[in-house]
Amino acid sequence: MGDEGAHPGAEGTPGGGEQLALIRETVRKAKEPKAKPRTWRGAPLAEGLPVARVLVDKGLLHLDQFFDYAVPAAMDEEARPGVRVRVRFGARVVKGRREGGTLHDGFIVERRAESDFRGPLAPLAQVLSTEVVLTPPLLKLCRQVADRYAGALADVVQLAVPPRMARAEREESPQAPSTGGTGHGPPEPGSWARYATGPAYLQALARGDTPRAVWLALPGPHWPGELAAALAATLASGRGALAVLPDGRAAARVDAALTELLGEGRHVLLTADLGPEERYRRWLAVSRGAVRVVVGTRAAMFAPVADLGMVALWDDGDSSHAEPHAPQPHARDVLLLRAAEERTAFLLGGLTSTVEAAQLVESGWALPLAAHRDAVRSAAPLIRTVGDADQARDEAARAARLPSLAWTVTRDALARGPVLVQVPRRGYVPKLACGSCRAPARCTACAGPLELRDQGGTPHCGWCGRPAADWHCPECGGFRLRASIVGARRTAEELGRAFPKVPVRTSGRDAVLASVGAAPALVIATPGAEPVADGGYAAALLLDGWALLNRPDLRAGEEALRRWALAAALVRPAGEGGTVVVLGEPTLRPVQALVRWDPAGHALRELAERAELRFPPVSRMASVTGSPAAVAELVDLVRLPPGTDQLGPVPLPVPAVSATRTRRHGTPPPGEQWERLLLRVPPGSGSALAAALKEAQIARATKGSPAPVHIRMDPTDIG
DNA sequence: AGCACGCCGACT
DNA sequence: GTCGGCGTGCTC
Repeated sequence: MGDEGAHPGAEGTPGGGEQLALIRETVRKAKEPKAKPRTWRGAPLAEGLPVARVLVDKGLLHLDQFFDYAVPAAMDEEARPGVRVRVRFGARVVKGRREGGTLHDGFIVERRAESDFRGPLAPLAQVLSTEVVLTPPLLKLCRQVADRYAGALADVVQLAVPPRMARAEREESPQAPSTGGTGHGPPEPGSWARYATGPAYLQALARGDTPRAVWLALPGPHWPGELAAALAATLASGRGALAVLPDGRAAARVDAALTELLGEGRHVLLTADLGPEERYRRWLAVSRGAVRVVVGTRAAMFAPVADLGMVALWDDGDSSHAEPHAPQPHARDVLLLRAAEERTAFLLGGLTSTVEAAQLVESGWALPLAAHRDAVRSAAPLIRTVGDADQARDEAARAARLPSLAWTVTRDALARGPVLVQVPRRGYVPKLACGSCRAPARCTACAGPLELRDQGGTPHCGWCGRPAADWHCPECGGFRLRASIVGARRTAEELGRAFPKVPVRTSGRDAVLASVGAAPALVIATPGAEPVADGGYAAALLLDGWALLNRPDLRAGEEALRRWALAAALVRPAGEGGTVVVLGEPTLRPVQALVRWDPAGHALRELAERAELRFPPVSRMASVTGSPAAVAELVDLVRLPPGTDQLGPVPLPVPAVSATRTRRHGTPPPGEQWERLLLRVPPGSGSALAAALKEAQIARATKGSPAPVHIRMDPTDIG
């Protein structure tokens, strides 16, 4: 039957047009008991439910709807809801005959007795596979995500259902060993006993309850085992469980811990580095219900776990939890939707807390799952700070740029084990500031940040590329520049020279080390790429302090604390001599929170501030970007919910013409001036805002407005 | 998005 | 009289 769609010549069958016209009628008569056998071009149509409602896999926003197709009798059996099909779409009817139209992939979402489309139905071209992949609950989840983000259903389905791999589909999925037998009861509390309500949380999971918690994990190596224990406890209750982690390394650690608890074959690891075929094989094992526990990275957030009992997310502040593809759903939101819709337990864990996590606790939706204060003291390293005043007094620092405290701590620690040095990302002194007042040095033409590419060279603008040879500070008149970020390479060089007998190892963007041994070594790493040290680091230097804090970002403080805590958590506890030196003003809120190891308090204060300023997540926001005319047109069309604030529009920075990197979604083409408008609604009106924006976007597209407008819910990069 | 139908200017 | 401009509207 596959040939049929491939040969338009077949349309010329005598009487074809007439019979085509019959389809509508026959379909309408589907329920009549004595209807003649329905046909399409002489071939019979399916008897019982001759209509298939299809999600066509092209995410054009204004086509965010289902289309009905006639089901040929030969496909009746296979054309079940949830299978992949191929349909002809976009054809035109000329003199009763269907012409043109291209083949598209899609999914059957429903079989029906009749269609409400007043017109002849085209037949399904092909059932691609009998595998049911878009199940009703998965479809419902995708619909909710699409609505929440003012996006198209087909876009979300593309994120949720991996591409088909025929070979993996042909194989049977090995059934996970059933519970019992080898004595897998509810797991022991183990290190969960360090948390006030830890054992109770685990028991609640094991007996089938749905507890919801925000878990502030203690620094140290135990969190993967604790997360695994929560998954195992849920499985012990006879339910499935899902954990989403920010990267493959973290997922692998939980995977290993889970294998230790459950043995082989009872859970799957779903990460991108498996390759498409193996990933699809494992996804199928989940979709078919053969395996019910999933540990994975971002895309696993949609994993169709049967009888889901718990969803868990680790380190929701990590930016990789935000899906980069339209409509850019965040794993935290997707899992929150699942927890509500599928009535599951919820566990949001991390070393620190985002404001969103704090809000879940503040609203009473989730309970805090925190350690006893003395457990925190015995797990955390000693934190010492080096502020500007210290550095100014410090003669050695001026010469070597490494403060003497950092130098002595490093020297002492290297006698006992490895030392971690956390340096800012990217190259060699990338950004510059005024040498006397420290105001960021900006380009006089476009206000972009000045950068130094080679040692001793002329600074250039990072946006427009213009050289700034005779720069002087507009704030204080100073004319000397200083590096505001010290690059990894330079720091590594200096430390290597300071401790010539110690091996220097680096871990960064292009070469990430998973772990290092217990022997003394200097480990230079960028944030997020810190290797785990066998037995813990003896010390850590956090050198990127004010580089992180100076960013004009709502989350700068939260993010700085998060990165510091990630590194500090790899250091031995204070009782074993573990010491962390952070370069940052001790009066700053995130620095204080690190010193006291009080991430919950930090998040609560940030949340209070956001509420006061009516910033997200207390209010919900959307950004609308595009050419001034396009933004204005959308604003004209949109019916905003009551209480909406319009902020802006403001002109967007023009991207560097020299930028050879691929242009990101939602950024203007080179040389075009775009605007961004922010829309802010009071708490509770977020979904109304999303719906209104989607409606306006559809109206615009239907009008055929060519200039694109990008809509983004909960934008993160709004400075 | 494609793609075809539709109603107004310069050519054989 | 015809070829063709891309404005408008539809796609099961």
